[in-house]
Amino acid sequence: MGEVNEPRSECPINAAIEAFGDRWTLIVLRDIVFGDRRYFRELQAKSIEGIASNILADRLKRLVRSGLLTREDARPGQRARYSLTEPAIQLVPVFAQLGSWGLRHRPTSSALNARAVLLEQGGPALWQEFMDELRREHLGSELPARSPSVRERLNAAYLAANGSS
Amino acid sequence: MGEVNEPRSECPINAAIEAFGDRWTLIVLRDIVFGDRRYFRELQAKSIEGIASNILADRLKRLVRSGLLTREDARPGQRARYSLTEPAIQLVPVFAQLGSWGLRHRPTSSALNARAVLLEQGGPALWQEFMDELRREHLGSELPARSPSVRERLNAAYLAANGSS
DNA sequence: CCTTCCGCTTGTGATTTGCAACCGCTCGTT
DNA sequence: AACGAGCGGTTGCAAATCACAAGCGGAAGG
Repeated sequence: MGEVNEPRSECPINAAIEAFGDRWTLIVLRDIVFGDRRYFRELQAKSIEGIASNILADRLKRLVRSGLLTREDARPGQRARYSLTEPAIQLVPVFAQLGSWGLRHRPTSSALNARAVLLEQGGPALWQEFMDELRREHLGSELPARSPSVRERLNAAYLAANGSS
Repeated sequence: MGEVNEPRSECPINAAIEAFGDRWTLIVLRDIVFGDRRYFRELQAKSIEGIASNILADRLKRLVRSGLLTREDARPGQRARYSLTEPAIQLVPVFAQLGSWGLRHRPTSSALNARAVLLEQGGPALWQEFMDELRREHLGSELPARSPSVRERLNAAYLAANGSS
């Protein structure tokens, strides 16, 4: 529970691994970023990998403590909403590279691939646009919104691939 | 030991996490890619994070089984050399993004940062050059070599940052 | 009051980790 | 032939972590 562990090394790659290098943390963040899930039950019930509630609770706590998420508090029994912080939003390029790699080197479903393909084709420009979108939704930034949103486009790609299969 | 586990989902990001999403696998690959270590004892003794020999043995086995490394066999008692495969070489952009993120959002040492900074500044062009270099060293590809090598430059940046601190 | 939904917590056993010691093999030296 | 150093690991054990299922107290609606 209480791990104020000093890092194993001061290498930036190791720092990233210590922040989200386990089997669940990035999955949770992925669902918030791409799946637009912001509530506990939503994250648990819609999880395609089937995360257990205690693991989810633990990861959310750690992510809040490590500054990757904020929890907009609600009294017990109320819906508590989680929001991405700027460091978490800046994981978009990491997700894009992970998706590209998985796409190319592992067997994956064509429907779920569609998003990774689009994110790869869009390149850094699309990533930036998506990050601005996330800043608007999660940080309440006042940047002008574009239409259609990147997430709408990513979901459209997924649905198109899903429908045609 | 015997995990022929089917994947939790067919999502490309999840596939990447299942391949190297734990606290040690990427560390081992990082030391092979950037530290030019190719032998068991070398990987264990020079590890700044201090990996244990049983964990290292397990990860090397898994990486060979999953097609990210090859082991050039030697008779027992002989040095066995590990080489990167093409999928592992294509992790360079992933490492670059992880390094950039860790650099920006976690406390890290300026000396170890130097490599991540250079890799970031060089961008995709430098990543490609580095990947070609790795193909030459690990796959025996016949591409012409450039001088100085990317690794030499990365190490020079590290030493410069280390000397000045 | 009763049901439903909310974010979790609490067991329980199985798996994985970290640590240290040890092993069988080969090679170069004496 | 004997030795020591170096090679890639294995083994045993305790501690931490994980996965699965069930349950819990508060709040809101009927």
